[in-house]
Amino acid sequence: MPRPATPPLGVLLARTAKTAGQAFDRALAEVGGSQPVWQILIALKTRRHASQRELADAVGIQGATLTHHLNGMETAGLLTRTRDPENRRVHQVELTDYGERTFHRLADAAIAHDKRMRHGFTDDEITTLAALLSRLAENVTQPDP
Amino acid sequence: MPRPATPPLGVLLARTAKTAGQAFDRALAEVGGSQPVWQILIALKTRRHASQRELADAVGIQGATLTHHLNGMETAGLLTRTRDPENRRVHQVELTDYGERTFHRLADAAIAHDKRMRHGFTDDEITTLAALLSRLAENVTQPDP
DNA sequence: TATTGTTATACTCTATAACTATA
DNA sequence: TATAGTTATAGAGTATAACAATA
Repeated sequence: MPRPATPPLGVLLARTAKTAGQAFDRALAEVGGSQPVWQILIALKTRRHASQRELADAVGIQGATLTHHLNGMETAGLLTRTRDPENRRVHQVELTDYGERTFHRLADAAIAHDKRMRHGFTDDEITTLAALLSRLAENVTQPDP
Repeated sequence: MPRPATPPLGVLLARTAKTAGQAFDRALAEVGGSQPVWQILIALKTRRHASQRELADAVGIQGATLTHHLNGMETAGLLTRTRDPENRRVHQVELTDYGERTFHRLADAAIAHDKRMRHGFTDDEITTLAALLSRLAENVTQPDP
């Protein structure tokens, strides 16, 4: 008898992520945000980064890609970039008040989005899902053995 | 006592999906594929679609976006488009032999990728994860109540 | 008029390579 | 020379709007 088609996890994950990602995009767009901007804001609020390179790593993008987003965010008035007097090669990125307010606005949208996604899930299920996703990410991140 | 910070599921999912998606991209690229092409091939192999519109829906993209990919796939020799004699507005999309072979090549890569992702997971865990992801996607797909 | 699909155009995210400025 | 960051350029994926063909 044919084995019940093991659901291709990659396909399922890709599909779920796409659906959820698009919904998240819409949620953020409604309050004037986007996923990269949100990720960068989180990284900036979470902890101080020694350099933009480090910030780019935290967000998971290349330096040039980060520059691209920082340009947009600076133009939008979310942040300022100033050279570090100690080492003028390094640029210090700082959120403006407007950047702070934007962070909170996006955070509210993200929380609402999360709440919607969690609907009908128990705390245990959330914990399980989070743990499984983390392990899955590790499997894919680790250099092949 | 402070509740242990509930991990923002959206962020975790987005991050995992990005990581896994990029890894999947690389795996498919190594054999000359991409995620949209792979999704379209799956949709074509899985069942007959009445129209490109239906095919686009199955893949989760707009009609014009599908046309864009079909153009590339036709140029690459993966498929042919011919008008349905019954209703000449409708285009019949059919895989060529090369398209079939490409499907199998990408399938092998996708299976290998899946195997890698599943590493260390029990069957039960996979089942659980798949079920949770499905429910999560539903929450996000359903029009707000 | 309605439906199916294509073309034209543009936007976002991403990347690599070459460059500038500092050290 | 090496490091931090930017600029220039390009490519992939997606979308909307206008259009052509067919019914």
